[in-house]
Amino acid sequence: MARPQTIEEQELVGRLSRVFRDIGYEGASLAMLAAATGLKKASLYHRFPHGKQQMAEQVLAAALSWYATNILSPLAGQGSPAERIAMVVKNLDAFYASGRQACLLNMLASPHTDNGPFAAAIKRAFEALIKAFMALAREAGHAPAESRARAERAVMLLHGSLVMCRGLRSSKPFRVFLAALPGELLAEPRSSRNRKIAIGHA
Amino acid sequence: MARPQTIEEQELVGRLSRVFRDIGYEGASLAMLAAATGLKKASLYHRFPHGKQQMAEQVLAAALSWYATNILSPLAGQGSPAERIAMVVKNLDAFYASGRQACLLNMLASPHTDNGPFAAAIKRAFEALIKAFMALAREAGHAPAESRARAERAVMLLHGSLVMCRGLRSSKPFRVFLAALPGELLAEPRSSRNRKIAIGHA
DNA sequence: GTCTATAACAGGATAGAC
DNA sequence: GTCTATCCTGTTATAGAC
Repeated sequence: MARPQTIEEQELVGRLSRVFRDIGYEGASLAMLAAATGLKKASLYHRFPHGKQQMAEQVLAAALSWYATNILSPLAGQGSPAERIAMVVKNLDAFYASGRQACLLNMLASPHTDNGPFAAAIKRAFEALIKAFMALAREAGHAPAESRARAERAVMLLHGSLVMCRGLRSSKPFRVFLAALPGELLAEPRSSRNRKIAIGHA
Repeated sequence: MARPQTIEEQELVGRLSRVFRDIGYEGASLAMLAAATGLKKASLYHRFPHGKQQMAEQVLAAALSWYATNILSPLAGQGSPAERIAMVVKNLDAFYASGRQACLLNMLASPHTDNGPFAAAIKRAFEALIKAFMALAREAGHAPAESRARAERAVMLLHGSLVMCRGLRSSKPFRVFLAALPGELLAEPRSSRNRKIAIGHA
């Protein structure tokens, strides 16, 4: 083409994602989004004719796509449950930048609280992750109800750890979560799980 | 006085709290805050000369005060650990309206991400809750490191469950959390904890 | 495709009457 | 203490040159 895009779609959406994840949908102004991408406001509108909402929608779609490829797919893929969860831990660590990046599902949940433009996609994303975790727990030999409970718990810990990371301005909670995740989903109920710190104390 | 306040301080802050918890600091406009309280914008400025930020600060202060009285104090109070945690579960259920109300620590964490006007208070609040949970676990006989791990985990589950409640538009995750909390802090590591659903399956 | 410039509007905040 | 009316800034969004 005559005038090539000065920034690739992927990189563009990635930069936008960063802003939304840092300060949320409402907090992100076009001025910030423009600064973060290096494009002027009018250029952003050229790429996203429906404005900020469309930007957030595409950011969310890209994140969900990445999640499907790098989290959900490995969970359902080849190898032993332990191998798969190890891969997923690695990818979660990358996705959330070791706890320094918040989750879009949390940062985009506020707009209008109910029935906002992202509510349906967010709900589906939670359900998909729970389902994938549950399937893994099932494979590891847990009963259906137990597997679902473990999956929901794992998702709670994931999001809770990210909230704590922001509140405490530390990445420790997320690292603790990642270390605990395999045990949460796979370990036998009566084992000590992954409380390795406490071994020898109890 | 000649002209009595048309709305009491407590009720006023409560209404404001509702808005901030529903749509976050950035998302809450003065128009909404005025509508929610029944006061006009100028009247809000009479009560809160420093505007929206002061409103959020007082809302946060009131919440922290309530928390100190109804959560932290009972955790350190009289009675057996089991009795205390039961009281705390009851009060958490009230505070978060059974999962329908989000946590201010999450909804106010975004502004400027780092070193925002609420960052310090939020950090202290997280630390105080962890500390109080940890003390209870200690009393229940757990070693220091184990107690701290359990406390952090409980806080993760709390906030994660609230995020999930918003995302799934269901109060179930929070109810699951409340049911699990006593076991998280008190139960023996090798027990089945509070996975009551799975009893008999494993 | 990207830019400068600007329109149209909403948000936070004040002044001053009652 | 509360109100109506207004100000000013920042925000979303568009027009049109290059």
